[in-house]
Amino acid sequence: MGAEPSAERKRTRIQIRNSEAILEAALDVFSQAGFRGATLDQIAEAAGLSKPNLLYYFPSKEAIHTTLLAGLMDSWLAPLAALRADGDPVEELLGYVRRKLAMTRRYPRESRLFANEILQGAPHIHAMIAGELKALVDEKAALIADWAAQGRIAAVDPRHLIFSIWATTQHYADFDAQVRGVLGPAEPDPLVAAEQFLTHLFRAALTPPSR
Amino acid sequence: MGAEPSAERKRTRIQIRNSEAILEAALDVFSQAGFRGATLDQIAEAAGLSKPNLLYYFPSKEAIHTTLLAGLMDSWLAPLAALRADGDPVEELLGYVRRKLAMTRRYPRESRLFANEILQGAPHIHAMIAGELKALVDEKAALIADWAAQGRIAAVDPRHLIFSIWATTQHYADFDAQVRGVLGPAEPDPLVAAEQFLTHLFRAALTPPSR
DNA sequence: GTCTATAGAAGGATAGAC
DNA sequence: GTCTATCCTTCTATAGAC
Repeated sequence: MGAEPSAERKRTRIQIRNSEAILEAALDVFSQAGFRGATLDQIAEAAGLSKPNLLYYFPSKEAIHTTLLAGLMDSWLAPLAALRADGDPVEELLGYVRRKLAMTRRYPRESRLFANEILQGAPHIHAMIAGELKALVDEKAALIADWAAQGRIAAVDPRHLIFSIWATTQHYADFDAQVRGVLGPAEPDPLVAAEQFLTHLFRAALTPPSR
Repeated sequence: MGAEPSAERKRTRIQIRNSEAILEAALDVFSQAGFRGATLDQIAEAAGLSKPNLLYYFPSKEAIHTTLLAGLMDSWLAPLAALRADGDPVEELLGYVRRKLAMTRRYPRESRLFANEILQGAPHIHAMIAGELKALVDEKAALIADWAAQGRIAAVDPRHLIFSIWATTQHYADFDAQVRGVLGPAEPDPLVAAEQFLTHLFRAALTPPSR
């Protein structure tokens, strides 16, 4: 806790460029092999640097991993954070489903990085889950509960609704190998059919019975 | 490929006992740390054997892993295999959801073992996914498509329905760390509320519009 | 069948020249 | 800032006594 405002110090262009190349390469490798399965050799090769040079930019393998996770956190929470109280509740929640699915499509490596981490018991992000993430879920769950109490959506458990949205959307990134294997090589883009199905699934479950 | 009918040879009681202790310990360790993250030391300690003794029963770390996966395959597919053509289609599918959720409750380690494997690209079970699993899904998807064509369930994509059932039920085992962190320490058993929510979710999505 | 000891390889991290 | 060389630990697997 020195005088520096953060871990980000003044850096030259080349330092910024190399740091970003390392994080990009590390995302590739960590998301595919997990933390223990990834090696500095693989990351160094993917980044086009030597192994010692990697450790000139980051003090350790763990530091690279931690930097990655922390840097991705905000954008990972953005789709849920964007859930608004105004507008039609059912459409608002379906919009969340679509935003989350768009994340899966665009950032499958990030999804697998988090999946690996949580699957191993979330050793590096325990605090964030029980803190930042829980707070966000609590806030949005209260909003959803309000909607349900007003009869504007069906009576559902808000937290398990959120879990099911996470599970169904991230499935297409995290279990991609299984999805592709089961659908076969002919299938072009599973996410198109997935969006249609999930829209039906959650619209049917959320539409209140009275209308 | 010798004259032996399979890898299972004649074995004494103590051999059977030790083999099972190793597989039980390996399930613990592999499911928590993944293949690369697990070490023979951990497995040996959990099994109450020495490391060389482990390798007396199995030729390699990989052999333990492969034996585990292969041995669990049938029981893992059982809930879907039990989907029957007779009875009410909606209730039949809800029964599948409940059976799958019961697997999650009873066999969370098995769920995480498979999740780890698929997350890393399913290197050891590629063939099984594109073969046995795909065949089973194709068969049951055809049954579900028939139900939909007859208007006995809503018109849904059968394969993505199956994916969503896998995703939502296994989520409570694979992402247990996140579920517990978000719900907080007070929550006793997330799976009770989960079963209620998922029953509503899939009943609403599957019930045909006309009745 | 089970152990101690150890070989051999891989991986994270550091030293020090340039 | 980047490299070569290397240290040291960890890990899989084997050798060989009992």
